[in-house]
Amino acid sequence: MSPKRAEQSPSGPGAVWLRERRQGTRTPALSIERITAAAVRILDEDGQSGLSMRKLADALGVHATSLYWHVANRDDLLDLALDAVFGEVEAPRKDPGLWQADIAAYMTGLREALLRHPWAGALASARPLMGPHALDHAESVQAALVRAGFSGTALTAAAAAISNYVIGSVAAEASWGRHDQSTARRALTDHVQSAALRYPTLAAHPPTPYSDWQTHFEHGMRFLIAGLTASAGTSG
Amino acid sequence: MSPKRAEQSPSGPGAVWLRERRQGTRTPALSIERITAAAVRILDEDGQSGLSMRKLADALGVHATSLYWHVANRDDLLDLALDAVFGEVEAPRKDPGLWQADIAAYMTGLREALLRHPWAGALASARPLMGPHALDHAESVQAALVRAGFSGTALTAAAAAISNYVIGSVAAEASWGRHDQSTARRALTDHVQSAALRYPTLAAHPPTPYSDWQTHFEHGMRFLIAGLTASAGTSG
DNA sequence: TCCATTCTCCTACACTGTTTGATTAGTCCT
DNA sequence: AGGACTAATCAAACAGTGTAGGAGAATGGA
Repeated sequence: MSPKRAEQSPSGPGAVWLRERRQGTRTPALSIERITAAAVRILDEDGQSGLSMRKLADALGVHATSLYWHVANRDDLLDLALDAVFGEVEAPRKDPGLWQADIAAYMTGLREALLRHPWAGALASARPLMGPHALDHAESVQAALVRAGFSGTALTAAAAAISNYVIGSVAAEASWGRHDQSTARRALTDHVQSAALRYPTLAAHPPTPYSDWQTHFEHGMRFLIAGLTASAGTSG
Repeated sequence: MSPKRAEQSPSGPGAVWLRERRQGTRTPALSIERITAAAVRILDEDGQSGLSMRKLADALGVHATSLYWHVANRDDLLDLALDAVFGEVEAPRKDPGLWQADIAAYMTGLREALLRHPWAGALASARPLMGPHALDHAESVQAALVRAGFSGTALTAAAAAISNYVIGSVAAEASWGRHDQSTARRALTDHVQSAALRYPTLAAHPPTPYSDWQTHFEHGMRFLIAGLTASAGTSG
């Protein structure tokens, strides 16, 4: 890795999508779309650390350095791939219903899309979300919240809470799922049981099977939406 | 003579803390504590990608491969450093008060500790939390929730929601904070404004300054706790 | 003393992201 | 038609990465 590279900093004046797209007359072998699609495929198969410029270039029948014409660096690649996942979420209908239902539908839809790509949760936690699809999400969520009566700081806070909860949950679920369940987790629960003095509550109330992530997610989602409902309209 | 200690190499099944600690008679130059402390220091200074085995070894006055006696790989290092950050959170008092207040205090305390180390949020999202300090947290949170009347699935879900919300928020805040505010973010808001047709709500309700993360966090926290309060005791 | 064990060091490998400059291939202007 | 221009790809090289395998030194017990 090159020395002194600022951590995760886009090299241009902004994110990938805000930079002018390089295109000319010649029909190119590469395009941002093809690159993004291939990156997603590799990420799905080999995970975040399995995506290298050379491997990606190979998959595209091209040499590694050619990618740098379309993309500033590896981080750009990750941004593009992540926003592509956001693009998988079905757009909320323009004909909106009860705002609580819309929010809930959005949250479960986003969760499912992110879970389809196990690398996406950690990435969404680690990088700011400013791709076009992510902005579409923000737009529709805020629209629903405005309908609910939110405004000002409470509006921003509510939108952030929704997004953060979903992404945090998915990241946690994916990170646990990446680990071997039969060994690591068993070792952990055994440890908790044998240290019941230190963890009395954990030992007395063993967590319901972690495999039931969806139930937990929906539970927490209901907690959050209930809280939002209680303070809708009373904001400033 | 080939050493037959291959079976007790630190790359056993499970997380670092569950593996037997290698220690002998000789007073070692290295220890997990020293390694962890140095790792945290480097992470604080140079971020996650700035922590390399060689740099860490240098900081400890030792050669890179020596680290592998105490630690299986780089991921172990990150796990240790992350749990050290969790250890910075002041333990909730044993003499508990209103459970809502205890939960709120825990959440803000955890947030502050994680924010002190900008790399921690992304890491906590990406890796399962099973270090001793993380377990201490889980224990005290669940204890408060049990007092509140939660049990079974709702208990697990509530604990997960709390943790996921805090970690998700901190990760988002840290990821935005890592980026240059005066260029990238301005480019983004300009983009939203110029595309007001596509983002009518975002353009009409521009987010309150992102710099006010704490207010947003506390807002969302109140949403969540309100929701928890509403369904406390009504669980199965 | 000898041995066994714990720990540190040395060498080496395959691989990484990225920079610099050369080389192609197509379009536009004359 | 022939240059000029430029977009796009390629080639070579650099500095650095995580980590495996084994050699060597330091210590304690027998």
